[in-house]
Formats: sequence, structure tokens, C-alpha cells
Amino acid sequence: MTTQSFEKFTAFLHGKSLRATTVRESIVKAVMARKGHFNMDELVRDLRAQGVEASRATVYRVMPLLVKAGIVQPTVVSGKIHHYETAFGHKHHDHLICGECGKVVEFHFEAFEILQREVAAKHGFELTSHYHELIGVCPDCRARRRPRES
Amino acid sequence: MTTQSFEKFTAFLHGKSLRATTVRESIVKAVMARKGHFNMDELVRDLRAQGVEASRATVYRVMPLLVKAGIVQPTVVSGKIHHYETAFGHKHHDHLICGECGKVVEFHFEAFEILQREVAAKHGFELTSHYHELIGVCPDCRARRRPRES
DNA sequence: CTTCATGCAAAAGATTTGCAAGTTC
DNA sequence: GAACTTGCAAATCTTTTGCATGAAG
Repeated sequence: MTTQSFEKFTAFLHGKSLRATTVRESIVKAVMARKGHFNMDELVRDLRAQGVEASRATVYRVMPLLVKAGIVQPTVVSGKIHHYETAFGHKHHDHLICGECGKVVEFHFEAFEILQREVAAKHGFELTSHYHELIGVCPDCRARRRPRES
Repeated sequence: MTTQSFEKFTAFLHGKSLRATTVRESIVKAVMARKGHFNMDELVRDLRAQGVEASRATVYRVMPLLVKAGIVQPTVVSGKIHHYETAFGHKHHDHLICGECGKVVEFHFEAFEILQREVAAKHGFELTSHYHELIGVCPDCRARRRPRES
């Protein structure tokens, strides 16, 4: 998977007489290992965790190339990139987050996807991605909150 | 309307022994005069246009108060405030955003709310709020993209 | 007159860019 | 070896904060 992606990227780079460097390979790997949305900071953290010392400036310079190569897709709102996500390869899921302890539960519910496409279509939009997080209180925190409720 | 909002804000402020100042009144007015979504920069521009010389720092400090007072509602994406909108005068809605030109279409689809509660309940969560933004390409941008597609 | 608000300037965080040195082809 | 990349540091931009001064209650 990862290798395949880097090969795709290499082909893209060579087509533009750009170089397929080791740093770029590391970045592609880190990106492909990501699931769901991620931002610059999370990506850099991942790289650091893997011992890759790519400077932020480099990552900032490489991301647009990955976008042009069709490997990642950015969500751009008002001219700014809010987050990226890999353009293929993983199942999509949304998040249910506990606003008190921060616990995150991933879920996938096809009905949402269907309705989302329906809404987009109704307005003539071509849907490219979505941001869907449910915020609530998890069972543990609810128990903690009401220790002795009847 | 405007006056009414400032009174609401005044009540909120006094309840917390904070001051109802003229600068704050100007900010509430500017906010209420806004229709739809706006960001910090647009708001400050509006203030400047009305001859109000509130410093950015002050506006940045006042907005959280307006949020707490229930006068404006922020849309938060990835932990950052993407935009604000006045909290009343319109029903709850989600957003369909054009990733290319930034156009925002509001929609309300009860089925989403029902399914969201269902998902939360399935995991034992008590749902408190949600972020739901659909990102896509609007009809205009699609046309612009493919000028002469069959 | 006490407490809070404001403006300014400095600080902090995020992203971009110029430049010299290191790599890729 | 030529052209492209990288890291660093400096430059921008956006948002936050400390502090002395000015206003509200």
C-alpha cells in the first residue's frame, strides 16, 4: 500500500522533473498510515514519533505536491486548509467524542453517508468530504456525574 | 432587535459582575447587523467602517462573552473557530460548504438528528452537540471547472 | 474608589520564504 | 555537474496576553 503510494508519487514527481527523496518517502508513509482527518501538526508529530526529522517547512512544502499527485485531499474552507485525508485506501468513519474525558469512539453508519449525498445533490453540490463529530458524555462520565441517581 | 440583544448581553454581564461598555455595545450592534456567517476579520472591518475603533484584542476578548451569553454561535472545526453567526433568528442547521469558493448553504434535515441520537445511545453516550459540515463543490464552481463538458 | 475593560505592544502559534548547503538524477 | 531539496532562520499572519491607563458600577 505504502510502497504503492510512493511509487505513484514518484511517477508524478518524475513527470514534473522533481525528485523522489527519502524525506518525501517518509512523508508519504506517514500520510498513508493516518486514518481519517489529520492536520499539519498531527502529521509532524507522527513523523517525529517515527524518528523522521523532517522540518516543518519541508512538510509544508511537500503537502501541496501530495495533493496535486492525488494522494491526499485537503478540505479547504475560506481559502484555508482545515485538514487533510488520504484520498483512498481506508474505510471512512466518524467520531463520537466524550466532551468530559475526551474518549473517542469511531463509528460508521452508512445511513449518514447516504443522506449526506442526498443533501448535497439536492443543492447541486458534488460532495468531496465531510466533517461529522458527535459530542456527548460517555457512560463512565455519566456514572461519575450522578453517583447515586435512582 | 439590536437594542434588545444588547440588553440581553447587559443582563448576562451584570449577572457575572462584568461591565456593559460602549465598545461592547458597538460590537453587539455590528454582530447583529451581520447576516449569515462572519469571521473575526469581517467583523473588525465592519466596526472600522462604522467608525468604531475597537482594537482587535478587544474584539477577540469580547467574542467569547457573546458566545457564553448565547448571542452568537461559533462553528468549530478541528478545535478552531471557523466562523460565527448570530444565535437567534434562525433554527438549528448544519452547513454545506463549497471548498472552492467558500459558499455556505445551510440545511436542516431532521433525519440526521434522529440518527445521531441513535448512534450516541447505542454507545451509551448522552448527546450534547455535534459538528456536521459537508464539504463539496457548488454548482457554480462545478460549471467553472468543466466549461464545455458534454 | 474598587473592579473591570481597553489599547498597546510584546508574545505565542501557524505558515511562508530566502538562502546556503546537501541530494538526486 | 545542473537542478532540485532541505533545514534554518527570518518574515508574515493570526490570536493571545501582560501591563499601565481609563471607565463602569
